Amino acid sequence: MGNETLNRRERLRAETAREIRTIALKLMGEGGPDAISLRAIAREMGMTAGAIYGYYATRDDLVTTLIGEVYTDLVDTVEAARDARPADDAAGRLLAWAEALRTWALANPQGFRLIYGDAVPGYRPPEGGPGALARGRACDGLVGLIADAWPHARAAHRHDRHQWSDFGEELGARVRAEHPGLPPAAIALALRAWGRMHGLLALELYGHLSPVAADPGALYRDEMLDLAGSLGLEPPAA
Amino acid sequence: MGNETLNRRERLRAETAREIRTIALKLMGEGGPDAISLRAIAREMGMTAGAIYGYYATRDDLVTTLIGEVYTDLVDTVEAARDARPADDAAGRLLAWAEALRTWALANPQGFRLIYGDAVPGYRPPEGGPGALARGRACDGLVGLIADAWPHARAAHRHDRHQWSDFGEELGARVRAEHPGLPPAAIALALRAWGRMHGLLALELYGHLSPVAADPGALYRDEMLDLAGSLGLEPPAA
DNA sequence: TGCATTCACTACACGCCGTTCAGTTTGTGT
DNA sequence: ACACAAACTGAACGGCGTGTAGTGAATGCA
Repeated sequence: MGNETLNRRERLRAETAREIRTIALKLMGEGGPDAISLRAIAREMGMTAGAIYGYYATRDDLVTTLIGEVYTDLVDTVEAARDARPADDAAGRLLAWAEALRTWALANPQGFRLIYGDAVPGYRPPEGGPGALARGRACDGLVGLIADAWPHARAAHRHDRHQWSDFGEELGARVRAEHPGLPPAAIALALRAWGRMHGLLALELYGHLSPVAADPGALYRDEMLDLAGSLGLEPPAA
Repeated sequence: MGNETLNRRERLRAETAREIRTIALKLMGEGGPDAISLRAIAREMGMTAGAIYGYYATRDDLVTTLIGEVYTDLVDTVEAARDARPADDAAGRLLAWAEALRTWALANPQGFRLIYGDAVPGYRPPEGGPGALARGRACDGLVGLIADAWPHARAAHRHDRHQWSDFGEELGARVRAEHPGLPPAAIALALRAWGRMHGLLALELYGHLSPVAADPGALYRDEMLDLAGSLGLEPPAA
């Protein structure tokens, strides 16, 4: 029973921590990453700002945790969209991933800013933690998409010049395990594909595209079709 | 003489305004956009924070002005790099622009964040102002690069499906004046090229690439060569 | 059951921030 | 010399992150 009551305290504690995160995400959704203030969260919870320090050592710690959660949600979403396409439809899987990424970003612009902008001034994605994990999954997913296209793409891209040491150790290890025979050049291609998705999206979400382009979505779609084409993937009829 | 003394006051005023901007840029270079605080600027100038309100109505106003200045500096730089190449070397001019963009961004990471991140929470590039002007020049430059490549690129890109109304009115007008005969599809291509430059750069500067790529510069260079190739431009011997 | 400990939380303080405003200084124009 | 306008100060307001001392209740042990 002592165990049970101890669990009870721990349960309450975990619940409070979750409430903090939930309210923080709500505030972020309403006012952007800067609206995540300990005082505002505490106000919303009927608490004092200092009380939060019992759950997170610092505001940045809280934000780091949130980044991990939001990033994980994003990756879950794009992976699900990819997996809704048959495994042999490499083009469809790539385009689904890309389209889901944009859809998610437009639905959660503040989340996108939280992940890819600097929520914390001078913030750098820490080595470990859930953020790094989600980024790893994102990279894995992109490499997977490229791996599926590699039979078609390998001819068009020279795969000398790249070595495993050019890339993150963990990522390289995972890729070698998951895709035996895939050369390191495929990782380079995957990261470049990431850049192509990220570029137009970041420009759009930060308001740099709206003054010059009426339909950023069409631009993005064109770009992704071009990307698929450059990978040797001919999109199916749809 | 009345005129001269009046000029003198105005000169002092302009000088103070410039000092404010200079110190603000210095602080930004040291501590990022968030380090631009009126109090810190005033402290550095031996003034009171309130005094700055005689020069800029609000902190955001000051930051907006700075964005314009920094953006203009960036565009000056990339234009100069482009124009250092002969007019008939379309590939070289494109690559020089892209390389200068990255070099500038790495030398002024905080400036890049100021322009393309959100310095002001929820900040949106205003319609008028020097920021819009610099962005216009950037777009013009990109369209110019595409225009030079258009004879080689037009075959590979379908140029139906895009209309002038898909793009900003001012941009469209300028393009039609500057490049008669160029179809609106070229603007789409230019904006997509912008995205390809911006994507890898933003990922790198916000620290998302460093955990997975040892040499983001090589990645960027590959990407730009691929871009040039997709435009039908074969880079010269170099 | 009684008591000591632990935990969550409050209250307050410190120093930072943007912004406003009444008052003071300073330099100009007549 | 005087009046005036501009430049600037100093203090204040509210908000922020962050510590710290204290309080009260729940917990674990005798």
